[in-house]
Amino acid sequence: MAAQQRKQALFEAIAVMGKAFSSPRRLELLDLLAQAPRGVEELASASGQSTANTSQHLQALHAAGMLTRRRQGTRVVYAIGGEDALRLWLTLRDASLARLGEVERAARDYLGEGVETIDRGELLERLGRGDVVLVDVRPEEEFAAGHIEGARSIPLEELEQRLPELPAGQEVVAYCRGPFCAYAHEAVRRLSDAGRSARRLETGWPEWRLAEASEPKPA
Amino acid sequence: MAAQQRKQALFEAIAVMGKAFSSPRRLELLDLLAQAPRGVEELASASGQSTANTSQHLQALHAAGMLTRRRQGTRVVYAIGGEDALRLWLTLRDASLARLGEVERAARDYLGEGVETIDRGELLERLGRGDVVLVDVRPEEEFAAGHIEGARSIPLEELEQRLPELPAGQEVVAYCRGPFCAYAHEAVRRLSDAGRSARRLETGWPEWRLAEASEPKPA
DNA sequence: CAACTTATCAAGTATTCGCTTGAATAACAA
DNA sequence: TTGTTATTCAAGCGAATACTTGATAAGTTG
Repeated sequence: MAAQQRKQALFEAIAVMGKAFSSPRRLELLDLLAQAPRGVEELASASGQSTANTSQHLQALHAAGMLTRRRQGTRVVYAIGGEDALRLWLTLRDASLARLGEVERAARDYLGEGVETIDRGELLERLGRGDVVLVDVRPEEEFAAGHIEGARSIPLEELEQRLPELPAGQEVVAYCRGPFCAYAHEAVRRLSDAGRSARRLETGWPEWRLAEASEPKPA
Repeated sequence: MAAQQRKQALFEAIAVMGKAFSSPRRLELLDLLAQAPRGVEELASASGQSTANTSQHLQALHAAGMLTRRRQGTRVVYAIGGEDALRLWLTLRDASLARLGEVERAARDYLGEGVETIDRGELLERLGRGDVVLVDVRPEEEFAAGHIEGARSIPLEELEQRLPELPAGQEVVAYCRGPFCAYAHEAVRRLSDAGRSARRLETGWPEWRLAEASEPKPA
């Protein structure tokens, strides 16, 4: 029956997007691009793979509709395709954490011991009262590409030297790329070691951005 | 660096779930299971592939955390893993429709000409007023496994014979498995041909169920 | 237990995928 | 134009995947 073939063609078309998520390398690139647009070479070195291979994966993600691409002089800058593309990636990531024990195990292995967290609601409230310092510990370019309003940028590497910048009396909240990113975990550990009271925002910038988009703050 | 390896292990673990969505066959099975739990052989014949192959795909989906499995006598009944598994599939499907022209084209090819639709909000309102007949045109077992409250089951095949059951004065709303399912489209066409005023609910049972879960009706 | 149904496993094969290497292309600058 | 940088293309190879066929296992029924 021809209808059967058309139905299969439909599923094949959808699977093109599904394939985008079937490779760990591609997921890593997607995760990086969820923070900020980047060129091919930057992505290659950030993810530790060859340029050619990175380019191929980026093209696959682009063909799957997950990325946009624009030329900027001699560079080609890739960016995540849009809000729904970002949401899809985060949904997959969260679902895998919830349903696959192996993901949880791998996350614990990578992130080390858990540190105390604070959620979006409480952070907003504390920011309103002004009794908390919010620190973005991602690399500076990612901060520049977008960050939580009211945060200050202190990349993890500079944290120790720049400790004096943080007002002593206040609790520090650190955030980074997301729940699977090691920066904020590490930052909180170092702050605690330095005798500061610190917590980690339980999500990261992409999640915050999506939350803002779905419930714009009543200005 | 060991941290780099642990990070890769994390992405590999997530990609296990991603791989579930990389095969058209698996997506078709997932789509069927979004309607109702089923045994391997039913799924095999519904999707037109061999039993052994179906079993393998189901195991892959199960390993990816997307399905639950239980033995029932000599049969093994698979079901979708839970609400977030369902949401993930629908999110992927909708994102692919929004971002890949090929999906839209394939959908148009399969579904034929568009028919007039009605959305959830309007349907709820009309149901409240009682001036609309809601018809579930999926196979009876799927209706039995769950349906919109207030709907009556008239599988597409029986539609013509059972036309007299539908009160003549009222508009008919048909729904089926979802926006990519041909049943409701076809039902509306046949009803129109029979001189009835009919529309298609723009989504299907799984979407309705999720919408209900996220905003439970104020009883 | 034997016969039967349903599902899974195992082995084989064709295809696709992921990565590498080296060449080709595009944009720009001198 | 020529040289430089950033990216993509093309070919090749080993590994993984999808599907088939036939055997095996689990559960039920007579």
